[in-house]
Amino acid sequence: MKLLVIDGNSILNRAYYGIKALTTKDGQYTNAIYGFLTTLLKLLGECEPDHVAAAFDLKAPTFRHKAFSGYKANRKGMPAELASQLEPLKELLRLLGYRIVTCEGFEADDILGTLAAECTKQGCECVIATGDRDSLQLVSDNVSVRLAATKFGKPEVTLYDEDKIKEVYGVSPKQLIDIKAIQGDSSDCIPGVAGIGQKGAGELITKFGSLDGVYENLDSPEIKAGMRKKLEEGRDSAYMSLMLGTIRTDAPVDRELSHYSVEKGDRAGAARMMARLELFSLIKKFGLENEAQHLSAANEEEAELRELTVCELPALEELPERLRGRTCDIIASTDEQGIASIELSADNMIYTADRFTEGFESFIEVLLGDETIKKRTDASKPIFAAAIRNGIACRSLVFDASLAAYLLNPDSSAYGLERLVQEYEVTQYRCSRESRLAMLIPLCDRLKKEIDANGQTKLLDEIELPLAQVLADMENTGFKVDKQGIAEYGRSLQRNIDSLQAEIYESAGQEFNINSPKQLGSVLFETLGLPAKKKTKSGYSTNADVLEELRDYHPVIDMILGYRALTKLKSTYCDGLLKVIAPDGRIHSSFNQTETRTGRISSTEPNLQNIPVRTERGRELRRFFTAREGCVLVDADYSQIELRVLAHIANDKNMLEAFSSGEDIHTSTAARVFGLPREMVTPVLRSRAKAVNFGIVYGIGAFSLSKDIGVTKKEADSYIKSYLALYSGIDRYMKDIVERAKNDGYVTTMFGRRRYLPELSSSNHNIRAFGERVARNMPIQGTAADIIKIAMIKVYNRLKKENMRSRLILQVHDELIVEAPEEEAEKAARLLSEEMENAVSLSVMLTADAGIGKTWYEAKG
DNA sequence: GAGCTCACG
DNA sequence: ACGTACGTGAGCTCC
Repeated sequence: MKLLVIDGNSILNRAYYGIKALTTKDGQYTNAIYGFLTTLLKLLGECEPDHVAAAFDLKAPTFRHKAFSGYKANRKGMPAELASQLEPLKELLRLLGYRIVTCEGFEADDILGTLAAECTKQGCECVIATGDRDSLQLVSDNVSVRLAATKFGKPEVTLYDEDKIKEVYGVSPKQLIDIKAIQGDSSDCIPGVAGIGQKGAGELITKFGSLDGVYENLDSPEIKAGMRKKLEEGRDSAYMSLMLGTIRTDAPVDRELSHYSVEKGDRAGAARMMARLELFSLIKKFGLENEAQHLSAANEEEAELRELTVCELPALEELPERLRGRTCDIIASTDEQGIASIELSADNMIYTADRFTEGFESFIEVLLGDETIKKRTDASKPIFAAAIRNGIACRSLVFDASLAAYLLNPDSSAYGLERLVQEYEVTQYRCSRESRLAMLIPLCDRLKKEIDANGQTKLLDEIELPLAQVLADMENTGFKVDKQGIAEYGRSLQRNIDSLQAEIYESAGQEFNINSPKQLGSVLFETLGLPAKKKTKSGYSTNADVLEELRDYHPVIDMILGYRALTKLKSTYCDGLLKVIAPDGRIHSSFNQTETRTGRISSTEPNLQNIPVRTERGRELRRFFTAREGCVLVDADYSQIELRVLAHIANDKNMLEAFSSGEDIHTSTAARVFGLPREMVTPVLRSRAKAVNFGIVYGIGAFSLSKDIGVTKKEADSYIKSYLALYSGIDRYMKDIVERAKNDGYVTTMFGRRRYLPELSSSNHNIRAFGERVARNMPIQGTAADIIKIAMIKVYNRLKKENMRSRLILQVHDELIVEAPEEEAEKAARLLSEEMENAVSLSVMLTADAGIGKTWYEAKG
């Protein structure tokens, strides 16, 4: 038999510090639990024990209570974020079938020692898992230690047996105690002998074998006078340290080893608990998927009432009658052709059909197109998109579980059905056949309730759901590009890159991979000896800020900056875009609606929201984004939407006034902050004021502002102070919003979008400060996102209502692009800026200027 | 797969 | 004392 004894507190502690913060949506910290369990899995895999004991200290001192005096008194207490994970972890371990061992008056260490000793007595193998080297003294021929650490989120385990200890420390396990008795250990409050450290202690024990051996040989010529004096004076301390450093083997714990055999546990309970902790990947890792499937089958009675009956598809002519005026749930699979198959449920009955079913097209046309048939589903965008490809307008799609779940908590990384069912602990319907509808129906019921309770009904019904259709249409339509133009531009870049590369090798005096920050760092800072400024985790930082400061030191720096700019354009934009041009000559990006924590949409494969614009060379790329034959592009962007939103939300008199006067906001900010008449504001002053305006929106710190605009921190600080004195409404808002966020646990936009901020209750200053910046920024960025979403829906509906052939094809956060037939262009431009400006009514005007052009380059400004 | 770098608002 | 602005996505290197 083989017993694994886990030093619970120690492993938990390593896990906590080895994994970045991780919380559930309601703020329960879970990073240490996650790290502990992945470490446990690794240990189980390596050791395959049949018996397991998880030892914990009985009283974990939290950092709020000053640690008790005496032994281990100055060991750092647990931060609250860690302490709160202790009990859930123990509960989870019990559910998984492992025995928890604690002992009044003894530490986890002593439990390890006691159980290891018992194993020795009974001739069993014992593996001790800990993060703490103290336990190495317990190693013997039947006891090994697995030293566990969590590095960058990954568990690491190192085996220490007698040979390994000899190899690393040059002594036997028991002698480690003797060394420590002399050396001491400040973190454990073991004094040792004053003035003798690791080296001295090691030599003494190697020579004389033990602490007793040292003191028996005090007169030995091998001990120098100074050392002898220290040892004489420290004798009592050394022997006390020996006692303190010896792990006890007499803790009164259950020594009947068979009682630690691994039990089956409550697997469903464990799965439920992992789901509640939102540790979904662990459910898989522990092989609990099956248990997770029937999560709440516990509630048998209710389950019986919820049973789905599989039915034949009703004849087409019956369908409208059966479904009109009702709500049904649908799950569809889609492809390039449109809807491939559909599963639908109404009145607890299931119907399925696919495109090979007779009358399928008419069937979906009625189902999706009939306004009186309300539909709920798990993901609406693909259905909207496929319906459009089938030539159908999908109407009355009234609920989308993924969008609802995103609004309830935008922090999650996935909104698939299975995951949501686990997260919300929804009881699935019973069904004789495997069907996702069994999950979808109760999940929609549940999410709908929460949305209503959160006051997010309008946000879902009037913004996110209609937007899904707009995005689907934009994806289908795509953006025409000039493939040959991009290719030729790429070839020209490549020629420049090749010659720059040669010049760089020449100038640096060697060939190396310029794309490798590691190699580049070594060339710049070692071979060429340039002054290294910043460091990253893995070496020298070589980012543009750093290189910029090195420009004057060496001609190669400029070349590298140029090389970086060109290769970025070539690989990300030329090569990247060429790869994703569809057969229709257009790029169909995906617009993701459940990705960002602020409510913005994101764009992928390719990302069309970061096409270069800031430098002329990059902006050239936009000449290849064009309109189809006979069409032009109409582009409009909001002017200063975030600052206007801020002026409105904070109700700041001065900023509202500045906007209503129509002045340039950065110039007027500069004039007021620097106390100058408007004419005296220089470009430099205006750009500083602009940086302050941006900084305010981001939650600002004097340090970063000073770095950004190149003034001293003190100056930056005084800018911020005068800014906030001038815009006192903003000052008040910034203070109030953080206060409110702390009370509520979340912040909201004007339209009820939420973001939870568990960071605000962190005991870590940096994490808390981050939470505060987010609290200040999210309502601004998020409200601006809400507004442009509303504008998009209005533009889409207006174009449709006016029977125009113009199509919305792209959104870039504060910018919309429409592809319009030439004859509609003027009208589309008016319509676009009108709908954008009137999307919502604030106490400050919104302005959006439209431009028209054959290419994106020409249409924008 | 993580880290670095850099493109955008 | 310590680190340092909000929100994204993609390509590259290196382990």
